[in-house]
Amino acid sequence: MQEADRGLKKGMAIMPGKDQISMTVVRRLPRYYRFLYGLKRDGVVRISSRELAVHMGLTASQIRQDLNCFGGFGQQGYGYSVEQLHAEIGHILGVNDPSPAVIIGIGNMGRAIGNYMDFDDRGVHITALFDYSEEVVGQVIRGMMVQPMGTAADYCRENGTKIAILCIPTSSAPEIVTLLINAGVKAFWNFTGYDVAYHHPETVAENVHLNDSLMTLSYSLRKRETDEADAI
Amino acid sequence: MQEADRGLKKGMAIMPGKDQISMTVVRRLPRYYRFLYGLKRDGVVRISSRELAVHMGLTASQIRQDLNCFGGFGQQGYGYSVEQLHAEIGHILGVNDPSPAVIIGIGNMGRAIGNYMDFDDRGVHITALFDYSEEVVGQVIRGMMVQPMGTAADYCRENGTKIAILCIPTSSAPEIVTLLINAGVKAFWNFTGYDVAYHHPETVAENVHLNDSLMTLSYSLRKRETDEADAI
DNA sequence: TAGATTGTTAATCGATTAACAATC
DNA sequence: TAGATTGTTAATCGATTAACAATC
Repeated sequence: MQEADRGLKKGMAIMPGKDQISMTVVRRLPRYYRFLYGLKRDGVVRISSRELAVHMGLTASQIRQDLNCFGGFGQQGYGYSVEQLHAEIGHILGVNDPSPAVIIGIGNMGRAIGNYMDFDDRGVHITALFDYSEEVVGQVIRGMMVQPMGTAADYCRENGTKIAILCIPTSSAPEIVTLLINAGVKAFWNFTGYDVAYHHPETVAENVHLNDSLMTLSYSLRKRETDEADAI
Repeated sequence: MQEADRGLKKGMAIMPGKDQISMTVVRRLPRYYRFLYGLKRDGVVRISSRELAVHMGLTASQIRQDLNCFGGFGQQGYGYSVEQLHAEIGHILGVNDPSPAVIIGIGNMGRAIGNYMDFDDRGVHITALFDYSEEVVGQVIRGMMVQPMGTAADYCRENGTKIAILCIPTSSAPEIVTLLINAGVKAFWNFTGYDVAYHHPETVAENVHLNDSLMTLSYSLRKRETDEADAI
């Protein structure tokens, strides 16, 4: 008697050759990529899993396991070519082939994201911005004019946009997400509290829950201080 | 022969009663908190782990395990009191007793964070803002005047500030972090690429790696599309 | 009391670490 | 060749799920 049936999950889409890479591993790739970029910039040519582990605070085993999910990038007795490994991981992450994306909501967060991020180096290319407010519509950010929210779904449909970045209040999210999905959007970078993945499991969603992250920090600090007080 | 000695980790600070709560569990608490708030607002009085599981896309077992790390908040045959559970988790997260914090760097991100977040409901209270730029110093955000970065460490020392929110470029992070730690700062909410936890393991750090998050989304979308193409 | 649901122990699953044969 | 280091298999560890006795 299973307690909750979460529907398809386990063997969905069992591919022929390469089997499913766990998200645990995928989430470490950007960090490898970042680190290898630094080594490359500093002129380091080769590195062993052991050295990399020391620098990154991981174990050499883990690094070898992670990289081997995607193929044998190393050479026995030598290690890994920094340049090649950097390029391979970049390729896996798709940084050379950016997908077009739109920002939904140009409040403080949308504006910060729009101005601050180096999107093109991350596999994403911003093509349009949308907002509800008449005051914001028409403003120019990064050379792009903010367009009325009502036109967002049509824009995505006409341009085949696959990624939407949600920087709207949580309460506005359910409606616009449905419209966007109907217009062909497949992936959401979600800054709202709305659980896109739960309500639309057919899409890809990556959440940035800043409130949750801050509360975790708050917990950890209190915990640390309590433990220190107890230890005396 | 261990491959990399990551120093203390396992049995550090073995407390008498309550044993170490895993971060996996802690990171779920804000989501429970958020969800229970919604239920409370909607007038729901009691809820079973099974109902909660269905609504949140978890298993009832997991919810009961998680909550039992902190004590028996439920009642057999009845379930959990929404109001009580919400209050208990809020208490665990320390939302009633906010810690003072400063924002280091008032660029796009610092400004967005400063304007957008409901800090006081998350256990954190912003008391000061700092920036390097002369243009930014003196600006008023949320009723607070931005102060020169050179005064940040002294401010924290004098006011006993324990939390710093890092919204500066990665390259500026190492220096200011050291200054802040020397001034008594214990916790960092880190928006930079600098690995605070690695370089200063004695502190508490919570990272928000927006670039990494975006790259993960980019990977997942490509993966999804490739799988769908292969499946045809 | 009977039904429901927790708290908790046991079983399973997945991720990390260790070990080592293959090989550069 | 000898030394180094990978790729990969086996062992361990931790987190999730299942099961069920306790109890409201």
